Amino acid sequence: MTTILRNIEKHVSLGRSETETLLSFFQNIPVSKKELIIHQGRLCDMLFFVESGSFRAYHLNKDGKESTIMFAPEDWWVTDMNAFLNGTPSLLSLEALEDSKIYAIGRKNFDLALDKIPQLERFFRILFQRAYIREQLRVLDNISLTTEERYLNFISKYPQLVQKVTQKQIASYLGVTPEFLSSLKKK
Amino acid sequence: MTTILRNIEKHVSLGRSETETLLSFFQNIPVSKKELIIHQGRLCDMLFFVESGSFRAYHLNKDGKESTIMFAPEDWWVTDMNAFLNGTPSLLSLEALEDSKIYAIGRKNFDLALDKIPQLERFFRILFQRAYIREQLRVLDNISLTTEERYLNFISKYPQLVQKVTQKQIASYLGVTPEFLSSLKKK
DNA sequence: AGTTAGGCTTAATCTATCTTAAGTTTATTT
DNA sequence: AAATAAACTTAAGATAGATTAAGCCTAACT
Repeated sequence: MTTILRNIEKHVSLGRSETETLLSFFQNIPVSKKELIIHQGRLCDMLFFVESGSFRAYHLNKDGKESTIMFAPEDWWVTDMNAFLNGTPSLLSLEALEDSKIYAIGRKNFDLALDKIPQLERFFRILFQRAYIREQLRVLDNISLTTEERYLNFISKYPQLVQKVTQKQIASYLGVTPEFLSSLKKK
Repeated sequence: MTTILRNIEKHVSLGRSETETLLSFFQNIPVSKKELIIHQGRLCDMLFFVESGSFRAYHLNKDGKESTIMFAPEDWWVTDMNAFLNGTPSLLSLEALEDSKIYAIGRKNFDLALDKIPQLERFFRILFQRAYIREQLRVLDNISLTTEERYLNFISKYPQLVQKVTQKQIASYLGVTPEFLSSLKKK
């Protein structure tokens, strides 16, 4: 069974014909390391599922400062949800951290799939509910913890990721400079 | 029509019998200013809809430092979603900023309602999708903007709220001390 | 294999923000 | 209306974090 079906069937079950319908909406795409699948400033009408590999979403501000918004490991759904939903230019770029494989579905097919396969409403309801909780906990982290606490949280929460990403990227996820993170680690 | 139905029908439409079923799951509760409807550390198995008035959700850390996680104005859905969904102790307290009226639904009835009224899956899918986007944009704000920029964003984004809340509460929403916010404003 | 770019470290200096504490104003309670 | 508590302001001194710049190390490119 494909990884994407296994992911969906964690929360809802689909019949055979629904399965086929669903898969017909997705394209399977290989992505090589450092390739961007979302470009900041452009429109983004694709939702992605990471079959293998991993990604990093970041934002560049006017001064060229880079902020990492999220990491997307294997078995993860990812896009610039704001751009995807509202049709506004993307605030993020999404870059492959390694050679990866993704499934992609366009906005129109996404809406179609939700109409044709009612269980998907529940699936994505649960997915977004959890995503919301995760982001809200991160906001709480950001405003209530010290940088040191947040760094320790990060490495204990995402030990696999720590192998794949640079310290500069972790710093930009925490919202501090790489120099400062480096000096924190010395302690 | 009740405010709660008007809110739901922004995104999905319900039949007469579904409407009745749905409303039977909710209790309408008056809440007086400063009353807590969620207590940090206790379980939270209720989801609320703010019919009138407004609320503030905050977290107290071990040192007694208070962090404001969110404000919930009229026509807003609110709870400690993490506690509600996972059955863990609440990380937040939810306090009425003024005399208010809410609709409340328990976790069991929430699940029942989703089973009996399939349109609700879509409704909450959209609700959580937007909530996720909102929180993600706030994370981006937190890690990429200066405090001054975030303060200006806040007052331009929530001008009505600025009337109802203290500066101390805005400071704790931004993650800075009230003294620092005060000195920022002088400029 | 040699070269180059980028990542990591360290340290000095500068700026943002916190802490403490006092004084003042505004809101709440009696 | 008086009394009390809480919010807001101001300022001095302390700490967290940014900036700049140099040197070193590792990974990517030819």
